[in-house]
Amino acid sequence: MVVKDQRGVRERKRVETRARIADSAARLAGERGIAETTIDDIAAAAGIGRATFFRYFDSKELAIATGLSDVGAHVLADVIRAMPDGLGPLEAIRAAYAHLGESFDQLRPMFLEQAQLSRSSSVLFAWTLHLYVDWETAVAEAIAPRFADLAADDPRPRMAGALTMAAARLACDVWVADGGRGDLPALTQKYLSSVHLTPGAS
Amino acid sequence: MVVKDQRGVRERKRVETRARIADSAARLAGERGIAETTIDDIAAAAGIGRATFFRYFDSKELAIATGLSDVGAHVLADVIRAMPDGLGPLEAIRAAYAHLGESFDQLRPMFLEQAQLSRSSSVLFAWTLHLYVDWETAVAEAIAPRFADLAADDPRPRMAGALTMAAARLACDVWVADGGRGDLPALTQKYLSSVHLTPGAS
DNA sequence: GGACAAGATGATACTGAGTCTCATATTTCT
DNA sequence: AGAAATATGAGACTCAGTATCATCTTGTCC
Repeated sequence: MVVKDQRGVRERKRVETRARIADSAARLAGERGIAETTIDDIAAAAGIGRATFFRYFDSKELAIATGLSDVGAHVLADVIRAMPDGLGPLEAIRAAYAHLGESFDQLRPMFLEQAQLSRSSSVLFAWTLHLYVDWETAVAEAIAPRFADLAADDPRPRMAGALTMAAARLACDVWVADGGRGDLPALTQKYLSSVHLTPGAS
Repeated sequence: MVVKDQRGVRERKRVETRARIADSAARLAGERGIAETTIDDIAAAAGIGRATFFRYFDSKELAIATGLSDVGAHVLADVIRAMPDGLGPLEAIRAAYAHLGESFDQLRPMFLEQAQLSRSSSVLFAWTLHLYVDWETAVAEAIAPRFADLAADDPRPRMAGALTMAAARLACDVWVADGGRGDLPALTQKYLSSVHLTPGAS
């Protein structure tokens, strides 16, 4: 063999397979619509059996939603982590959005398509909201170190994560309603700026 | 006939039927579990046919989630509206929670059961999150009049609604994880107090 | 008050999601 | 290499969700 990856072939294969399923699901749903995309189609496109699909995702919609949002989801948490140490929690989040906004114009068509698709069916939208909770947690963990005086059960990191995702969702709603013409990053900043954290809250 | 209600018999019947379906769904799901409750069961319990069920709810989980949360959902918006005019937006929300907290001890067992049930299945949790968005909107509309300088596209009411529901959800998570022993209203206040609105944000 | 339009309901049939079981194949450990 | 553990695929099965059509109830117009 060439290189023995971190922890066995199984782990790596699972990650790859999961990504391949999510990508196939999102691509097919984008091409022909959600209702017209069956799990058999997705499984075939991903080169796996139907039963195997359900070992990776609980539902069709979750697979699609994952495929739609893996682009730019946990990415956000990583970008937040990469911001300068001097920045406070919300400052880091705003800076991260500003940073992501720089490359937004190239991603605009894809972003719009994905945002429209995730809002086109209430089932899919429900699962998208479910994913947002995961990102909330990821954001909360990413910014936690930036709180100087952090108690174990401090509500601020989780609330900061929640309002980060709420700002993203609400801004996206407005942006999609406008046909995707406006400036999404700026809109998100606007929503985000309308709230801030209480300094010494316990 | 005795009294001719507002706008016809049809309207009233629809509202009643919808409530009866949601109640039956939540009750059966609570008694025997979500997976063990079929739509045929719910329809039979509500005294309607299977096809009629889908004329009122898009999915089984949505019916259950609606039945679980119609108690205390839009109620919140009404309570907020009933708060004294002098209070600002977040003050009104905090006061509303304080008011609701007074009768919490009687509702505690029911609340816990419903919170646990809605978290017991990821499908149901996803639909519950979907309902939260409706409440966000309801809360946003309820507090909008309390903003003195409100622009048409002001992000603050929606963000206030979002963080209100986020606080409720996150506090409830902690409360359920603790087995429902703690003081949920106080916990919610704590989460809510960790953020506030930026005064003059546009 | 009766006839007609509009909407609500129920029965039935059909597709596809999601679950389960078992036989087979692949990876890991010794 | 061989055994144990785990991943996969195939097939059968239940039930969610959709669509159609006939029947019944409500609202309206004369």
